[in-house]
Amino acid sequence: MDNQKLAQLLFPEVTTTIDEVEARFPARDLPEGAQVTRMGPSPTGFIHLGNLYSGLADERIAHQSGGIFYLRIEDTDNKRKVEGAEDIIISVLKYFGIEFDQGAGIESPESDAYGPYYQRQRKDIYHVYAKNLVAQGLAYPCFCTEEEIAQIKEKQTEQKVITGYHTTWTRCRDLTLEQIEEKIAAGMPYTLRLRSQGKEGNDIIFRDQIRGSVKFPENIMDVVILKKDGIPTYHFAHAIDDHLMHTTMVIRGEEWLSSVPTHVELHKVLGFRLPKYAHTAHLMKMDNGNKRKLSKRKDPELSLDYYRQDGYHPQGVKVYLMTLLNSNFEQWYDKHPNSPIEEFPYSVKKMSKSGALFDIMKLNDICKNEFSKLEPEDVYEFLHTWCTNYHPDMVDVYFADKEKFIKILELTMGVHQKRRRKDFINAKQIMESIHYFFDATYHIVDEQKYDAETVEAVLKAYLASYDHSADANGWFNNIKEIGEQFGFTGNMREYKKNPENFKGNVSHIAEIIRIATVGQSNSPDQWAIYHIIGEDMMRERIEKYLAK
RNA sequence: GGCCCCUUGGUCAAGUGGUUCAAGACUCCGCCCUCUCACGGCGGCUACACGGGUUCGAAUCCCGUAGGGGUCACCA
Repeated sequence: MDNQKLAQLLFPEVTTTIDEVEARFPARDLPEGAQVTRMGPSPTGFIHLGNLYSGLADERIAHQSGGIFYLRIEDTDNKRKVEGAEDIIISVLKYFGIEFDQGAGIESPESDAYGPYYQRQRKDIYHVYAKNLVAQGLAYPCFCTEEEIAQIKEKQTEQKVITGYHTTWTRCRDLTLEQIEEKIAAGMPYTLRLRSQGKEGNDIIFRDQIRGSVKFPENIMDVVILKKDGIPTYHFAHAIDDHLMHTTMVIRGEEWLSSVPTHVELHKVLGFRLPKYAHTAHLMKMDNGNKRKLSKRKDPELSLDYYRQDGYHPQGVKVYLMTLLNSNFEQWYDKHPNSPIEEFPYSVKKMSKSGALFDIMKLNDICKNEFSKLEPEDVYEFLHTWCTNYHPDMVDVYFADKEKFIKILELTMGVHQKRRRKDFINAKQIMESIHYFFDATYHIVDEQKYDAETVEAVLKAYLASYDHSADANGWFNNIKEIGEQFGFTGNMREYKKNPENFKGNVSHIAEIIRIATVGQSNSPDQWAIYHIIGEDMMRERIEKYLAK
């Protein structure tokens, strides 16, 4: 077989040489040890927690080493294509504080140097290498139909041999030039397959950055490298792109681990140096007592939009992901609570090998801490933006009076206390928790624990004796006095010793009033609340409460 | 089913042969502080999957077993 002739037959339009292509993508001018990483999503526009998780790892490794982090759109499967997906990806990642240096949709002077960053636009590049492989007898056209492939698999399953298009099971591997010419002339579609040089029984040792050395059987599959439309498969595109774009470390999910042998052979056959690989563990979820990989379909919480919608602060999500990503991050962060994440010495070796269960409680806890570090002004801006995007109809209700809102935040965040309160999780929850500051959202949550008669008498006494000009102490003393009138003691120590001697204590009086004014049995300091909502609103709520 | 990965408390995890009869964080429970809540403080429950080795000594090394996960496409 004349391989040169076959190559010419298959790729008549390719006139560029490999040397010419290589010359277009010179080595990057980076300091010693700098890592080049990339994110290569398919353009479905759906970006999930797992993407952020590995994206964060990519970003840290690149930037910590003074390298480059770029975005490449892997659109070799046109069935998945969604318009404008790269904008979504870029904006979502940006929301979480992860920014690309170069790549698809990124404007930078050097950004185009290694492009195009859409694989479909690199078809001619892949064809140069494909032609070259054919010319060396390392690839061949395959005319098998899906049915034929299925038949082969069926027989292999029956005979209990390794399934797939390999060794003696191949049908098109040894076609003559004449046969190929004939089929092409007849208009038969074909894929291009690798002529695997692997031998059954041989092993390869592969060193993963996270998992250490892994032993695999050598690849023997004649994998498809170009689909019948001439677009490369992931494997082929990966080898060529990461070579030309000079990626130094490929960080990807562990579902790719088993295709490492294929990639090893592809790199070998193409004469490329293998990049470093880091296969990350999946984020898992508990489902019916079993751990399982978070799935796009079943788990809405996988979508990053989900967190944006609920108004999770990006910093909280990022910190949580970092604790999962690097086992020693949490302790470092404890010691340096106010240092930027970027200062943490990130290490690939510290990445977990086993899949972590996604823990919303832990996320929430971290978010509470993050919010407690912010200033009311920052929280105000954050909430305002969130509300504008997700609840535009509520913007006027909440943000008409900025001064009032800041006061609410100061109180609910406890900025004037010795220690901050920590009960803000996300924007949605914050807004719900401050409902009672606004008539439009105020509603009764808790029931009174005392009988209607007592409640009424206490509230009336409260209204009669309330003095808006009193300070916090004065207010509380008044509550105590009211309590004494009805047999509720102000002496907590006495009460604890002999609760049966009293109808209740002052905290019960406070609770009765609290429920009538804010609708629930817990809240920050009542006096402070009344000085935000004003005497009129407070009195009005009690009146209405009594009327019921 | 073949191949590969993983396995310390409910969860995330420290730990790489001996000051660990196993850190820390989250959750849960109790107590303290306290007008409620939150914060904070103190304390508690709960773990090296199992079985064999190697060794003076193993969570740490080896071999099996079990369980979980991934992958076996002209999808990435």
